[in-house]
Amino acid sequence: MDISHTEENYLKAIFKISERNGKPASTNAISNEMNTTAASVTDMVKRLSDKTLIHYERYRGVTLTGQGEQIATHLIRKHRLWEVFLVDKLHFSWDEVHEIAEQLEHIKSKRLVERLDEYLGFPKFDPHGDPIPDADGNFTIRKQALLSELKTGEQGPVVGVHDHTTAFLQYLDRMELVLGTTVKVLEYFEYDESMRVLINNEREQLLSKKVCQNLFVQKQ
Amino acid sequence: MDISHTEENYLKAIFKISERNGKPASTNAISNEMNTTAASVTDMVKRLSDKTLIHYERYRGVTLTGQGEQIATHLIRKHRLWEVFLVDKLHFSWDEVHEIAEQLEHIKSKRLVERLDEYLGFPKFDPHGDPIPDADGNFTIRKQALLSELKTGEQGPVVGVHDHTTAFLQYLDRMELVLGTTVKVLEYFEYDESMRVLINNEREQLLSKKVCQNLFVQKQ
DNA sequence: AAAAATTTTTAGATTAACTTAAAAATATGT
DNA sequence: ACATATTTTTAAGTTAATCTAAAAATTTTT
Ligand SMILES: [Mn+2]
Ligand SMILES: [Mn+2]
Ligand SMILES: [Mn+2]
Ligand SMILES: [Mn+2]
Repeated sequence: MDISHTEENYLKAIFKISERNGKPASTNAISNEMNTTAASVTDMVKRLSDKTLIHYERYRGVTLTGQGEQIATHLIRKHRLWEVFLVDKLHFSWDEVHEIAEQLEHIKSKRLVERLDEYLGFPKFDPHGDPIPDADGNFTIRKQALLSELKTGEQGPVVGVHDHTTAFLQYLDRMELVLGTTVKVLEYFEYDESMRVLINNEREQLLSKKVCQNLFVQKQ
Repeated sequence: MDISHTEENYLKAIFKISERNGKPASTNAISNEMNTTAASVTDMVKRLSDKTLIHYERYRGVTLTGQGEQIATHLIRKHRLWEVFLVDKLHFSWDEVHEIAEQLEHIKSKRLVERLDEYLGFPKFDPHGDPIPDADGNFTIRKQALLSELKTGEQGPVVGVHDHTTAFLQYLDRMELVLGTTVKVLEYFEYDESMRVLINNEREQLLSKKVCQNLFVQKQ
């Protein structure tokens, strides 16, 4: 049984939605994620169900079967490994790689992924700090919190972003707030929920509520 | 105007056929190259003609327009660069890369190809000795001849293969007749058109007609 | 518990890419 | 030149993936 480019994208969308919400993916949530109509989703969802890649009950949303989840996590694995390749080897910046990886993740070759993984030194996280699942689909779990959740005096290295938009990534580059930078909360302003932080024990910086709510910092 | 994966493959097929025969590609030649029916080709050829990617006249075959040729050579450029990547960086052998490159050649990103080219050190030939066109579609031309065309006493380095099948490539690996190996014709047997050759000025080897007709050697 | 709002499904169409079978055009052999 | 063979095109139909509009089911509000 072979699976199309489009079917793969649906499975990945369903995985992401379920992961975010912890419940079955609704038709509307999928149509929104895929930029299609609800009718198209119903159509596709029936086909994926026939292929036993998802569990589907009318009006009840969908969840992935073991097989479906395996395909979804493998896609995410490929996507993130290719992003590492693009940044580490071809020197793209972290805001340029997602679109290209969206294409590369569909390349089918058992051996290519494993060779690429080895070539990259078996990375555990992608350029945005997102975990790269292993060949069995297991994600490395890391203790992390949004910067906005830290209390005054707490600190930790930046390990990821919640917002993956080009605008945010470029903003972080401008502020020199790349992954690995240490951030310590010096002061919290209740008025606008902004923070004054110490970066790399060197310089102080004022960060807006929006920025603080989109930066992951390692805990402990 | 965007162009599908399938349309790209048709353009590449037409380019290859025209290159081989020096005349317009016939419907049957295309259907053969693409593993489809003649009817499918006629269908597609009309669409490509509407997009001004080919010149087409009923019963007269097709040729590429400038635009069509540009797409075809760019595809070949990408295919061959990815093959170099797979062999040089991921250590695949030359008989394993074609299928993967068939997929990778369709990845669309202006910058990716140029970064890859640079990363690989601007190679002029792929792992099978085929020339890699530059960004403008120009191929490096090399003086070469089939081993079968050499006369007794003549010699040169192996620079390419005519037959690209896995079977032939693996046979050459077994014989240690990789690209760069020097071959000198010691004796020609009219009986079965085989040759006795000297490899790397070290060892003698008997090569069949079929092998000699599929190995390119640099001339002069 | 009805009414209203929202979500989801069904129905009917479209487009790309393909197929088979038959018709038309071109090429070949005597 | 004409019959035969081959190639190419047309006609008609299929499948995947999409759409819009309308109907049905579910959820929320009053
Ligand atoms: Mn990404
Ligand atoms: Mn990422
Ligand atoms: Mn190839
Ligand atoms: Mn090649």
